[in-house]
Amino acid sequence: MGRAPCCDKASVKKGPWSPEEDAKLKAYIEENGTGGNWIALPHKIGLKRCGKSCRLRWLNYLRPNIKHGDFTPEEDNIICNLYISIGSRWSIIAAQLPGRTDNDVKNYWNTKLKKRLLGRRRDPSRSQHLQSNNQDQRESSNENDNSTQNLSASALERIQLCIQLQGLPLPLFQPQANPLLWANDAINQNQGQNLSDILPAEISSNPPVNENGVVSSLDEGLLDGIETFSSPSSGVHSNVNAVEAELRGLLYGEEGQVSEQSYNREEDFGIGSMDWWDNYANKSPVSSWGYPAEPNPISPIPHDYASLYDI
DNA sequence: AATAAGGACAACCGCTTTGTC
DNA sequence: CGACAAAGCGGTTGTCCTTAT
Repeated sequence: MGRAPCCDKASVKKGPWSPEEDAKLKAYIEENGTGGNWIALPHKIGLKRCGKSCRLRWLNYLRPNIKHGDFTPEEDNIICNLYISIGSRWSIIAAQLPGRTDNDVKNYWNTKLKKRLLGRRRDPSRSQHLQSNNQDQRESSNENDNSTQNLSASALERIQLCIQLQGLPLPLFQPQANPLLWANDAINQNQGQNLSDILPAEISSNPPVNENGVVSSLDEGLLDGIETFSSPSSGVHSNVNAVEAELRGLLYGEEGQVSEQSYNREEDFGIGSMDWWDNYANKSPVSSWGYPAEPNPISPIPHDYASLYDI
């Protein structure tokens, strides 16, 4: 027994939309709205299309204020930062880019950005040097090797990206650098397991576990931990700006222009920088989780982060 | 000029989530 | 509270266009 089809596949047209079909759909929705029922809509206007297909065509192409064409460097940066942080949540990423659709962002990532980032290779000697300067973090990363076996493909891709970005061990994905996101991933993929088995000691010392020691959801203890690890004095914070610089280098061919010193420096790269990270670090994630009512339109901060992570 | 290969984008598919009764 | 329908979402596929040979 499979799932019932949403429409009669035999009687609906598939493939590219004609200008006439576009015009029909656009005219109807502009005048009447969707009526809250996409399935019924094609019948109302005499389109031999599946309701889902109509919805997609409207959302991705016909809807007003849709931006087509080249992505700006700022948009590139937002997409990369968010992808590394939250993975392939395209709708969330697209929500931070006015006029862009999730499909657009997804296609752009898969066809261009990912290749630009992963297709470039770093100087191995430099990576080695950087890693030797971060012995402790590398060891910490090795301790997490087993846990990566359970990660999703997109998570693994993120790890690969982080490795690609610099020799530092997973700066953005590492729990110290982004414990909330790490913990959320780990919890999602290990429901019912003991926290100490899936999270590093730093995080599990502030465990989001219930009285039985079972992972439930992020709680205040973990958030306190996040606040601690996110603070500029933790030393991890300064590396984030270095990652940002590296990202820019990979994206726009400035590879090698980032000095090694910058890995331990606080820098401001202006628009598209990790300002959003400062928001996490300088505001308490617990007490200041709410974001401004009118956020910066290019801010990469998901406005509904709190609901996203069920905290 | 012909054609194969690769890239870019649109559209589809099916699973998950959400809303309604 | 459970069942069902609709919408949302992300992965995948199909098609068209461009570039290389």
